[in-house]
Amino acid sequence: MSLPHAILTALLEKPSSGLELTRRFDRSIGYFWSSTHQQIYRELGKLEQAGRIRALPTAAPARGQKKEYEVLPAGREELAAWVALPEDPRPVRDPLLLRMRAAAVVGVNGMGSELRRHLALHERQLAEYREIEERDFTPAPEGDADRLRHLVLRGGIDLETFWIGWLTRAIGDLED
Amino acid sequence: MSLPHAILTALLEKPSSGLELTRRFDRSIGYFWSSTHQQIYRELGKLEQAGRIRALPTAAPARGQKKEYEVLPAGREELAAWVALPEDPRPVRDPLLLRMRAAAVVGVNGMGSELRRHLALHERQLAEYREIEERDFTPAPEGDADRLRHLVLRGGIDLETFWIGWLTRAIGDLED
DNA sequence: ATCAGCATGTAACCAGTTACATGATTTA
DNA sequence: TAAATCATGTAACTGGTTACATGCTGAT
Repeated sequence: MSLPHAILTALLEKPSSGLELTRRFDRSIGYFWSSTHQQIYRELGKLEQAGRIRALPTAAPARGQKKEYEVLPAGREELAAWVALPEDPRPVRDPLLLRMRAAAVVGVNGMGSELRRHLALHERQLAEYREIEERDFTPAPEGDADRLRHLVLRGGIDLETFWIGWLTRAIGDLED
Repeated sequence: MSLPHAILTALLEKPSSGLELTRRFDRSIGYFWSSTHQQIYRELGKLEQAGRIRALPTAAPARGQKKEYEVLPAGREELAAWVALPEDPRPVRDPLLLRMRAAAVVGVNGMGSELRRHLALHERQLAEYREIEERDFTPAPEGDADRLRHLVLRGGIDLETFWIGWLTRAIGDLED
């Protein structure tokens, strides 16, 4: 049940249309909760139905016409309640680690090049995060909100760093 | 499409019944691809239908009666083909990072205690991994298969270590 | 004979993915 | 006026979750 809350967060940061949201999910919020435009439109419909958001009155409600949404008080309350709710970390589900485990049984076919490919992808992602850090969080921010957003970004950076470290070690190990 | 391959891997390591598989998913394989018994039974049915596995002839096919499966050659080939297939890392989808981002907008309600709770959970998981490492991979294994399984476990250890590091920093930051 | 626990399943639902449809606006 | 692209959607499907149903086996 996280997508609606991701959308509420994004809309609180800035009222947007469905497509604008989609684009922002490809950049900032989406780094931690990815989604597609189909899912976003569906969820926007539900949120509007439930009285958590509303279409800005200026926008015409026709197909093909831009429709901007903003968060209503009920939506903000809902989001605040969700933030306070305890929720366990989800069990890991990682296809690459699983594949490696399978490779222990059926042989390490194309694993070497696959690991190098993943390494390159994670290095690219890390570089992107570092650019954002440089641009938005240097020097270190003062306000609470930006400090938190910086922490989230650090999470992304640390996660990519973990992958790069593990993949580098794995590639070395495989080559023996 | 990873669950069937997780099951094939587990069955190649050791032929099992549905419930035995479920238990092993709560321990080893499930650390990297979690699943429930309902899903496992459903998938076992499909795999049998598709001729990738078969019930051991000894077992009676009645409800409530234990039914053991083994992997057929077609299943092993399928698994080997899957291992060789390139597959991009999935986009991150992490509720805690998302919640932190939401907290930047609506305030850090119960986040402090929640972060400490997660920290404890990750520390417990790390301890469990270290026990397994001690028991199964000390001294460092010689065989290829066990070296790969050790690598996978290292993945788990490094991932938990990342979380512990990030959570510790986040808790410190919040307290200022 | 009953009950606890082992073991296998069914059904309904929900979230996410993939493929496709349609209208509006801009530009060549 | 045709094509590109912006923008909003529908439909069908798949994988995963939650809740429940049923049969067998061994202990008291």
